[in-house]
Amino acid sequence: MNIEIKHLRTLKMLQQTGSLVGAAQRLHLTQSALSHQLKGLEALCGSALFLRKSRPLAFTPAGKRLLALADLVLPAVQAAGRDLARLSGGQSGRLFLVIECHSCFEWLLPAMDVYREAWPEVEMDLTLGFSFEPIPALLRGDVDLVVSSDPVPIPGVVYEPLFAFQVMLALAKDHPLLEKPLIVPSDLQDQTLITYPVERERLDVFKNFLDPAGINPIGHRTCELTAMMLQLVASRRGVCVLPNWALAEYLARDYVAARPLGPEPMWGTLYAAIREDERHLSYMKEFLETAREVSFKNLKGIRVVKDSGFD
Amino acid sequence: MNIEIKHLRTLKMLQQTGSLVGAAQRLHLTQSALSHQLKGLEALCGSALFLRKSRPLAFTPAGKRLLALADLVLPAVQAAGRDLARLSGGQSGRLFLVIECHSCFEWLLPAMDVYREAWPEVEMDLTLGFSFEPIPALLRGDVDLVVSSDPVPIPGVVYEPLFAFQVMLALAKDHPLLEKPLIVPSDLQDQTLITYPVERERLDVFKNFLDPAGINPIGHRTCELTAMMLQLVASRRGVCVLPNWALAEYLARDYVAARPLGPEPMWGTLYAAIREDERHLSYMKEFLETAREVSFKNLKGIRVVKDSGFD
DNA sequence: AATAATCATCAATTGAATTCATAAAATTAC
DNA sequence: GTAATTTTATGAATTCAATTGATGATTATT
Repeated sequence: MNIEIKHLRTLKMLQQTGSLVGAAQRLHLTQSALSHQLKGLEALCGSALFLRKSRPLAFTPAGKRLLALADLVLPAVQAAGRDLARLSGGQSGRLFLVIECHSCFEWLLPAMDVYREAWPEVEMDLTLGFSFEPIPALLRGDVDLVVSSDPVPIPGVVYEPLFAFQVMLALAKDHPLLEKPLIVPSDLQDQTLITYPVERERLDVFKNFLDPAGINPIGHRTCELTAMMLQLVASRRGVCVLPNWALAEYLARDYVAARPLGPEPMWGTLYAAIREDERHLSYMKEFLETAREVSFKNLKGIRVVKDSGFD
Repeated sequence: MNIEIKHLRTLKMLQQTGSLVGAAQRLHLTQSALSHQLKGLEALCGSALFLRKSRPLAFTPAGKRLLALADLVLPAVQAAGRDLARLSGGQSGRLFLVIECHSCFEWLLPAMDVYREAWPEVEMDLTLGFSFEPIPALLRGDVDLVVSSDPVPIPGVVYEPLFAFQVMLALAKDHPLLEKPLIVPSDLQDQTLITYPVERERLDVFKNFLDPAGINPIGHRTCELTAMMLQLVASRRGVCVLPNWALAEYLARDYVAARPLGPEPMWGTLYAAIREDERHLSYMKEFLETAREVSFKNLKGIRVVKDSGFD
């Protein structure tokens, strides 16, 4: 055997995640596979590459040497990959994006910036999906990608998973519900719920949390902007359900508090809905990859999603 | 699948050899394997990488892009490999070499130069094996590597193949034997044969060519230096048997002529005899690899040897 | 035109990488 | 300090991909 790029990817991911399990997840492999792979690599190199008995993992000099190699090689490989994708046609295209929740700006804008560097010829646009039905627009060809956490199976549309996040209830810092470690549906009975202004059927809180339990909050008001929502929450005008990552910066600033939704912790998945026939376009694949990568870099508390959504 | 270093090696070798078969040989793979591998790689890249219908192979822009990547990546990988080998012990050692034929200088000195760059801590020496028995000296530990084309199975000694060469008979430019396309044993009956000054039993000409046919040349004289040998040959004082690569520069200068030994073309193999227990030392493995690489680069008409010699 | 060489392709095989199940070790919580 | 949880290691079975061997097509060479 010989050193391969795969090994460098593993090492690098090991560095980024600080654990075998973490790296395995992000690489879509089992922990066992990585353990075997690293054992083999260490045999090949003739020495240990990292110390297991320390958290986060510490690399030996040999490990560091390989990481240095990875830092040189991996970007070069990626750049070559992009050049190849361009050379083989499909270099220019259109990527009109739609988001349905404002907090997506947080990861989407940086992702678009990174992407634009590598694919300058792709025409990009970003619109909010509040005023129209995004999926029909996608099928019509008005737009090319819809960010959604609600994958309704529709012929001609595939849902590519981006990442998974935990669903949290944002609460004022002195809110009585903070007593509870976990929020169950009945806790919202006597609360005012603040949501984005989309139809009730497309709001996960109702569809997956309240409705199954037959609970209806006493109040409901809508708000377009996440920042505005949280201002309302902070001033005790209501509570709202948001993904953990959208909340992260507000929690860090101690602006509001939050509790996970239960009974068992509730995970949502964000998908990119695209037309099936565009699934294999190189500029499309690259965008999805970039989006995932940038998200994992910028957001705390999100997870890899194993397999693709509904086809 | 993804691009791997293996692919880059293949591409690079393809460039160096100019053909699939050639690259396959040097990589110790079948032509079929390379064909499949390249087909897969092209599918991955989305476009052809080289044009088959031209000799030597011509690379497409995509192929050239990957070659550029290879030129960046492969040296970096090799350097990292050396650093790792050093880190995992065995960084310094001793490498006393013995050669039994002067012409080996041609490839051995450049190989040593390349090697010394990467392994400055390894103590090197080179002696001629005319005045002593090299293999016993190897077993005693007086020397560490003997270059030999005569692999006698001896416990504790392994023969690592370096390359294969064609055995030629050097002849004066107007020699009558030039009429024949191939030299058979009986042709030497009435010739004076010039050899290196080693025991008759260790000379391939006798052992593998003349003795089996029961032929004895009319004359026999020895000579230490290849250049001197060829001077004698040129002045019609005799003929001598040499590997094609040792002859190459003299043939190019039109100083002497040559014919292959037959009936079927005779190939010899050059081995590095080393002690079995040192076979896996990293500085030893690296030396063998360097020697092969430099030889293939500098010598014309040599071949890869599939498998290792006697253990 | 005939011969030799190179390359592509198929089916069969080999071999390596991955998974699954489980044990061992280490970390965290109590 | 013990229990519980998480992380890593390992062995055997499986899966998947790469390699081979045989053969046919194509392209150079004579």
